[in-house]
Amino acid sequence: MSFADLTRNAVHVHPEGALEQKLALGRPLRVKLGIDPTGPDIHVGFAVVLRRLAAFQRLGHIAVLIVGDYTARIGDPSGRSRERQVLPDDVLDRNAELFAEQAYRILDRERTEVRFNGEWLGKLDYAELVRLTRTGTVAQLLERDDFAQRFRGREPISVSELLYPFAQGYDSVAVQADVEVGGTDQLYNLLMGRDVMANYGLEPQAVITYELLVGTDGVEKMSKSQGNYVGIDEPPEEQFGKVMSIPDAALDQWWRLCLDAEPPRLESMKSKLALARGIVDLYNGSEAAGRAEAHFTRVVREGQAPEDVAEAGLPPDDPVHLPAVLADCFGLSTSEARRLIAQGAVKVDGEVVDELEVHRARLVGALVQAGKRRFVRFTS
RNA sequence: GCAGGGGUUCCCGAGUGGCCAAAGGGGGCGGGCUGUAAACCCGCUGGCUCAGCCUUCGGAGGUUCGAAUCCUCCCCCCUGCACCA
Repeated sequence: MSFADLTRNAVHVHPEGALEQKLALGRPLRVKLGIDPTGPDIHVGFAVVLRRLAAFQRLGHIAVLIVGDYTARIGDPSGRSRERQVLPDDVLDRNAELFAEQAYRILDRERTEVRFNGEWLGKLDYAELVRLTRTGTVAQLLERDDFAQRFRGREPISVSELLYPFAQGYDSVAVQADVEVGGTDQLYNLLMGRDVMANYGLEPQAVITYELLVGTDGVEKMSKSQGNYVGIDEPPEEQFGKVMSIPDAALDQWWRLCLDAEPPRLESMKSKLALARGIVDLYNGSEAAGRAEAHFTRVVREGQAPEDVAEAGLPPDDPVHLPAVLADCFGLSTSEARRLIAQGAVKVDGEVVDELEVHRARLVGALVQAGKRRFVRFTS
């Protein structure tokens, strides 16, 4: 563990030499990371930063995880082309809980402090808000690219969004952060934190941003709202498959950011398999990684049914109306099920079915497949 | 307050009386190909036991043989201007 481990995959370390200075203080540093509990899942992209935070912990420092239960009610405008939808309170609270739990898969519980920013933002009165917002000017706020674009494009920017960076900066004051880390998209907010701290007479935090991981689509940054993520808490088979679905062009970055490793000099297919194995291993262990790969080989590459197929019963009718049954088993609408049949995606014991009514005798005990990844065995 | 522009199917976005379950793109799904759920090509993409029927174009009414498209009222959003300070 070393300095290099703290700044691996970092894009900005600001200001120059600040991190070294903080480390030289010789006491455990308070390293802050904020999250908006907009969804319960931590994905491997967010884990890039979390794992750096864990590196700080290994050197004896304290991770201060700020759950933005209050700021989530504002909505972080970072990288946004429009206003965020605000979630109801109970959903946010629940997400926050699940989120913290998942974070401990990466962080050391003993060296982690979890704080909800409602603790102090909820008490912020108007006078205090005025003082806080005197930290910056409207021109400064509109300087940031996402706002500038929306402003130019005559898109709405709500005042509450404008307030967001101040609220985040106030978090740093409240927890006395020495360092704040985040994705590169957080640079503006993190730097504002420095100004806010100065405004409150505190030594400004050092700021580190880490490279953002692209999502499984290989284009957009990985995010919950895009649905292009691999969750650290997902089933191994799911994780493995999702990693295999990333475009080859994203391979190098995934190796570097997800596994802190140099991409191996292998053909892309082998490299991707190794990556998938590595990621599943990291979060679920080597045994699960082996299972997930076997599952992938069997189901995807060889087109066979998985080892353990879910079982289901049939309705008493004979013949059986297949669309309704498939819809029921796989959570589809009957129209979708019909389309799958029409497209030749439905097989009974390996044979394509093209009729909607099928005799019970043919289905009982049979393995039914709808598309490549949906299987069911009918027991009766 | 005034003026203008909007609210369309998962998303973006066309459509201004019938040919509209609604162009196009995205996403998703399916098929082909492939030692990848990569890439590429093709197809499908509201619901319903489905050659038919039902529901959908902010909401409620109305005109019409027929409305996403016309009228009335209402709700919501955006931009600009004004008012107040």
